[in-house]
Amino acid sequence: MPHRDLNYANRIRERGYRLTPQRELVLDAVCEGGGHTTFDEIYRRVRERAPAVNRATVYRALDFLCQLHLVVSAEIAGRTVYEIAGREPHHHLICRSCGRMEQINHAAVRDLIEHIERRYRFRVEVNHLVLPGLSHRCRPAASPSPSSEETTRE
Amino acid sequence: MPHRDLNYANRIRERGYRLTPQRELVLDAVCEGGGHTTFDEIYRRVRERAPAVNRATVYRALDFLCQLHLVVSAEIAGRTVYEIAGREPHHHLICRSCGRMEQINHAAVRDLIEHIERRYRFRVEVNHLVLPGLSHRCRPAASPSPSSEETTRE
DNA sequence: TTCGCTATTGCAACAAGTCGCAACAGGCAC
DNA sequence: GTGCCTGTTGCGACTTGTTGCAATAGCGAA
Repeated sequence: MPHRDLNYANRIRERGYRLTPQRELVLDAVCEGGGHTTFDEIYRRVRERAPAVNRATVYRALDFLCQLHLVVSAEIAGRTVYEIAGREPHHHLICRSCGRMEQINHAAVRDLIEHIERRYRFRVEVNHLVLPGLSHRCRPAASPSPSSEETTRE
Repeated sequence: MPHRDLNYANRIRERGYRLTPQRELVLDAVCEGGGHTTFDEIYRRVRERAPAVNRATVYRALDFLCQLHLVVSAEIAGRTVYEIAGREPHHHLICRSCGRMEQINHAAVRDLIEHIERRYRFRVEVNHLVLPGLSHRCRPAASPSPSSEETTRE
């Protein structure tokens, strides 16, 4: 349970918020997911241990944990996924044809971010960028020309 | 009506799809929006002219037009917005504090995309990237340190 | 340990978006 | 112009996510 290291209880309490069993359960569930955990998965895990916990509560707990940066979220293929924060920011490439996901490290994106920060005086806050496209495996099959719509939906 | 130039009728028919009044209305509505048009706005415009058109139909038409790259969509502040395709790809910075949106041109992002394409052999397909963060105006006010959660939600 | 303030929860209603299916209609063949 | 095939629509039900509010329960103070 890597989040035990995060000293999350103090991080919650020292801001005047409350540590509740529901929030702990949600944090545990996100953690057990090991990364890119969907709401359904989190909700299922929470309900296994506490069937009375409400859907809205889980949504609110996730929101809350994201605000405290204990959890980070990302949009992948139109669905929000969650994972425990604290790692180096990382990003993903998602192939719209085969759906395969490849992780890219932050260094690749850092240049862009630094460029934008200098040029536009805007601090970019992305720790989980998701870029859609076509992997090299799918490129010959899934229409290399720009008129390549009918394949899988992105 | 810039989309009249797009020869959209042929682009639809030559793929074996059908040109319907509903699809034309949706295309018109997106076009009149002039960029970053929300579903509500599009639906409203369509209904003004054809009150019988169903919500689901508008969703499906937008989906369809996006697949054909006649329309592009983007996620802005959790809402999907639409605009007529065909312009130079452009991107946005959105301030999580004041909500202000700044357009950045494609050149700023091109380096990143080219780097990723070379290194990961992955063709990135983004024509509308949205990067959240903090504008320079809001930086002093909205907590420069990393422990800056309680401000506006992103 | 008990009390009280108020953050948090559960509930139910709502809003937004999706899906299956029967009916309809675009457009090709004749 | 007519008929047919099948892509598309409208409808209603469903799923997913959000919100307001009364009841509950953390947790600091005494």
